[in-house]
Amino acid sequence: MCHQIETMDNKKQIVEELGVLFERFKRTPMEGRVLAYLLVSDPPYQTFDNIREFLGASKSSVSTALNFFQREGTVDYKTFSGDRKRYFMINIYGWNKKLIETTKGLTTFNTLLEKVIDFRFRGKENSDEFSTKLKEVLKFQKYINEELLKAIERYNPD
Amino acid sequence: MCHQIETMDNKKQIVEELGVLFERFKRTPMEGRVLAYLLVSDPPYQTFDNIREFLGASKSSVSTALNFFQREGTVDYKTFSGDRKRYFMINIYGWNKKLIETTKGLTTFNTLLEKVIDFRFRGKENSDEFSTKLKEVLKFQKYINEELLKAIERYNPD
DNA sequence: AGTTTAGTTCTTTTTTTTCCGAACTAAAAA
DNA sequence: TTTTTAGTTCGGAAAAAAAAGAACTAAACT
Repeated sequence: MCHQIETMDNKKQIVEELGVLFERFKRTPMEGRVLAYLLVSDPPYQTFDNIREFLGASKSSVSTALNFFQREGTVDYKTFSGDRKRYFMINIYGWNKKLIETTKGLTTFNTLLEKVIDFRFRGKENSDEFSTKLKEVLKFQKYINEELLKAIERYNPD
Repeated sequence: MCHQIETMDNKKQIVEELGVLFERFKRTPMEGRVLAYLLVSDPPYQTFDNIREFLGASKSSVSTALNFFQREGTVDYKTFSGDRKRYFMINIYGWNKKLIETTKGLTTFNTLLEKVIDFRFRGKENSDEFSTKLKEVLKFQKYINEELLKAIERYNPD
């Protein structure tokens, strides 16, 4: 029982810690904690109420967070016959897909830079020093993007 | 004069647009706008007051944003003798450095995942299905990270 | 030395985000 | 059919983040 409590505290601690780390990825603290809990919980599928209780959060917050992840495709649930509860769990497949997308998503930045360069060339026709340098940055970013795509392809040829 | 105004409006529009895009990279709207302005302004170096006026913002906001970028190494200023104003401009070298760092910084995520996996293995010794899958995700991420480092090296061998 | 200018820093106000509670819905159980 | 359970939705309070304002500093100019 003492062991049980200690384990619980460990878990709370790591959930809190991971939660904070997840916030870096544009998520709310609550969402971070939910995901963290599903990552460390044993078994990896947990009921709505387990999650709520473990985190000491309100139903609405948990619901909102879970819906966010479900729409995003990173969390799923399964059911067991004769039990009306849903068992929420991380969808590894969806998660990995999301990661790959994010990795590829340097593209956002390239688009942005292209816009800037385009703009700088409208009006005057002779390229200034600064614009030239921006072009070099863009070239590098495009190269990295290319290599990344190739690397992903190489690992996971389908 | 009409042309002048139109150009100005175009610039305001693209600055606003770029500003929003920059927010995705964990910056405040104000910071986004300052950077955007320095990217499209001609010449690419501008005084504090130009920036303030163009953006219609307060001195403190502009100052805070500029200081943020300067500490980060992405914005610099130069001076001209006989003129006490500073001319702020994007430091392309620092900017590119920052980009490379960010690109390399998938590491944060790997660290996080490693922590999770470690935690799941403390306590029970037989690996469950979920933990095994997490390990695969980690392996993939590490591979990507490796390839990225190699690609950067290849492009920029120094 | 005294003034002006360029930018900073600290406090306050405004805006946005996050979270909770309470009322609600839909499906299952009784 | 009524009740219970599992989760959702909506409105508002609390907390956090962003921007503004105003008093301040340091260097440059007189």
